[in-house]
Amino acid sequence: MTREERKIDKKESIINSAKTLILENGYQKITVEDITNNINIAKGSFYTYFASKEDLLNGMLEEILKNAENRKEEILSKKYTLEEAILYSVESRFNVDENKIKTMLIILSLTYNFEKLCLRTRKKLISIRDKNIETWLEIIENEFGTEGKEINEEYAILVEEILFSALKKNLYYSEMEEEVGMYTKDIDLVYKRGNTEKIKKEIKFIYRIILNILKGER
Amino acid sequence: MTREERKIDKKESIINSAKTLILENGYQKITVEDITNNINIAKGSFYTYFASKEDLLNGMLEEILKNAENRKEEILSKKYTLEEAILYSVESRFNVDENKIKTMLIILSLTYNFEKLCLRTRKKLISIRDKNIETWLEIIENEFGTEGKEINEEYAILVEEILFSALKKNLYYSEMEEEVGMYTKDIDLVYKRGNTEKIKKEIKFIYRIILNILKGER
Amino acid sequence: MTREERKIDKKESIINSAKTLILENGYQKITVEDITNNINIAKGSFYTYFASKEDLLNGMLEEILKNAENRKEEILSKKYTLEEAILYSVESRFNVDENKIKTMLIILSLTYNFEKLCLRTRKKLISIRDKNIETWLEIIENEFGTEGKEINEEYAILVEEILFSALKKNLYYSEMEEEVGMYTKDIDLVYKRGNTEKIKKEIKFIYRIILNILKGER
Amino acid sequence: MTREERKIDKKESIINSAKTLILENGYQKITVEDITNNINIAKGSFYTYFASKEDLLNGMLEEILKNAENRKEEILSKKYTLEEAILYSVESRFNVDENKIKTMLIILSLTYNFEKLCLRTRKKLISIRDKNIETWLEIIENEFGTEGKEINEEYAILVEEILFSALKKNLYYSEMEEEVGMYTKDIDLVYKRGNTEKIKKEIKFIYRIILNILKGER
DNA sequence: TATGAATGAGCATTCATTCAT
DNA sequence: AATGAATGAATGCTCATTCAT
Repeated sequence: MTREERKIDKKESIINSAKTLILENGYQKITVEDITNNINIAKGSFYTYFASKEDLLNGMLEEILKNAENRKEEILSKKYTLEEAILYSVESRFNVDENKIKTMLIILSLTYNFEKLCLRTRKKLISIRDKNIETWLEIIENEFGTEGKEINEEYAILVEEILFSALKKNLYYSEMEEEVGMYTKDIDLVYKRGNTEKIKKEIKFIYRIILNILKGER
Repeated sequence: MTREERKIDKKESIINSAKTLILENGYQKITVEDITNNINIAKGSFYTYFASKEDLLNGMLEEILKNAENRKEEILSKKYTLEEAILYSVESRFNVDENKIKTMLIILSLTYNFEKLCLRTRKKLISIRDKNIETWLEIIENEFGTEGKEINEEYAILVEEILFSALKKNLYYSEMEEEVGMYTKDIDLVYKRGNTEKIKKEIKFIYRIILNILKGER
Repeated sequence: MTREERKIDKKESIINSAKTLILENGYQKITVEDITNNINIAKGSFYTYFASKEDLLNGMLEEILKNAENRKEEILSKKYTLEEAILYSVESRFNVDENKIKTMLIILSLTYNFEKLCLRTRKKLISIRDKNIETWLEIIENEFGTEGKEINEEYAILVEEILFSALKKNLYYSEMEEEVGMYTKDIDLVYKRGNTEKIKKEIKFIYRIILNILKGER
Repeated sequence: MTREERKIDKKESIINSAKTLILENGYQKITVEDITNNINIAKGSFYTYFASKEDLLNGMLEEILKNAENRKEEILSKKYTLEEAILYSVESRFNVDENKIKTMLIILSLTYNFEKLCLRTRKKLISIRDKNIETWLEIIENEFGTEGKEINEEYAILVEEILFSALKKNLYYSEMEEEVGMYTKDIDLVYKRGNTEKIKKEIKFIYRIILNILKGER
């Protein structure tokens, strides 16, 4: 392993430590010291790898953003009909694995601390959402053409919003009384929720809603 | 003015001071001292009126919650058809005045600091959103009957989510590069946006979308 | 009831309120507001009757001091032999009623906050202890004559210290794990402890010890 | 000096700073900032060494407790007769050096703020007293056997109480009018008092009293 | 006399970041 | 590169006392 590789490795391990802690306690509560203690390095070492605490978020979101880009390309590379594209998109968002769940919960935690974040981080966070919207935009343009850019974008945003809100409601919200409005910390629970009959129906429901909206008269 | 009236008055003035500062800087940044300095009273005096900083939020949200309740009753008291009810609801949410704008911006700021809030405040915040959802639920039940409670609720949530997201997008988001994802601090700007042709079209668009969703096959 | 009498009455009621609260929570924790709330008068009214919070203690201790003086005179007025005087003194201190218990617990609480008290209060507190020592001194002088003032005083202090410490140990200490070293808040418990066989033995034990000390060679 | 050694050193210096300030002003009045200012470090640095203000007390009392334990072992290791053991114990307690004086004055200050202390600190403080009582208990058991545990313990407590009270009276109380009931801040004065003829007599007096008590009929 | 609003000094603790070793 | 000690600004809350009404 070269020096450079080791550096990347360490960076990765710091990011993972932070992810774990955000999932457990929310971004609001974690400190640089928590992150370093968690992997038995010194507090000061953090700054060898990241310029600041917010820079860490950047690293984290960079990774997440790349995944979002990949997903976008993957969907668009297939020559789906509109129906197929919608169904596939909805399914792939509801079809969670450990990594997707963690990613989503981190984004949700950051969103619940949005005002605290610095510009750069906020931009990254918005980019990730935009990536999903762009995907919808292309799906829409594939079907209806690239005219009416603005109206198409509006539809794209609307659709993403509907899907995102359905995801939060059905998979991520905590049901504990003392965590009203918060997201669950139980990754396994999310996973289980993702594999129920209820979710299969929900997927169809959202699919129909979206299709209905996109195919409705304009 | 009796002592009691003056007390209520002062309480109101502290709330207003806090509102102003939240609108200017976001909840994240304001301190008790900021709030009291702003109206030239001593820091300690704050605690004559509120048990804690979060108690202030409670007072604020209490007021907002009551407004939401009133709006709900108002809408439901009229014997609207489905179409009328939707149109009226959408219009009344887009039809902003200074007070509505401030209220919304405060809610948005708090939502962007959700993890920081204590349980009680989070509950209040959720209640306000729930109040809007309940309104939609009754509109839906008026049209389709009270059977299928769960599915009706799902529609209600969906509709509120669509409307809320449209409101944020069209009225409240800042367009300044350095405020990506943030909401504007310019109340007047929101007011102006609310009175453009674009918004009138948007209202119709949202109206059609909602109607389409609710009237679509189930 | 004359104006003057009403004033004294109110003063008394404030003192009682304070006593109750000290017994419940310790002097450390009670505030002027607690005291006034407890008897439904305004915070400011407190200062109509007492110059300061510490002045209240003074009033309280004044009362207690008078009781101590009375007890002293009572004991000395009887023409007791040494043995009788010791026995009577010890018994009368162990023979608790509600008022004695409260008095003692208040003194103990104040002692546990001694550094916080102002000079005047500290002096009063010391005077009360001195009153007991003086009683012993006279008992001793009745038996052994007034020569050797200093040595007699030393004995008096010693005897009072022994008795006081026995009282604390046998009647007043809390036995709860989380109140190590603290005194109980349960007046009834003290009362019960005072009426056990164990205490009767303890009284004899202390009596013998004191007699032994005083009658031993000098 | 290694980093670790320097850390211990600094910790020690903070403790010393606190000790000095407690001796000068009493525990009641010192703040974390006082402690750090006194040795020219930043307020925040305090928390590098101690988790909280009370944790500092813990560190201090830990040290004192260890000394008490050592003294206990030392006394018991010698094969003293009862008379020798009592004499040695009394003498060693009256035989003060700077360190012993400081320790005692700190304990006395803390006792005068007992209600303010947290459970953990109170427990420590009680442990220190208990250590002395245990020493007496073993001395007593060495002479009279281990039967009658309870009565032996009662004697041990009594003896410690007598000795402790004599120490306070003869060495530690301030004689200044405005410090009634308080302990002196003048360490040198205590030292001087410890080396007077009066104290030698006092030691004999206390010795005789204790011997008398322990050897008296049971 | 009674009220209770107003005052403001006082304080423990947190934590991102720096920097000497 | 790694360490971890040092920094110091930042902040919510308490409470005895005053004073205008």
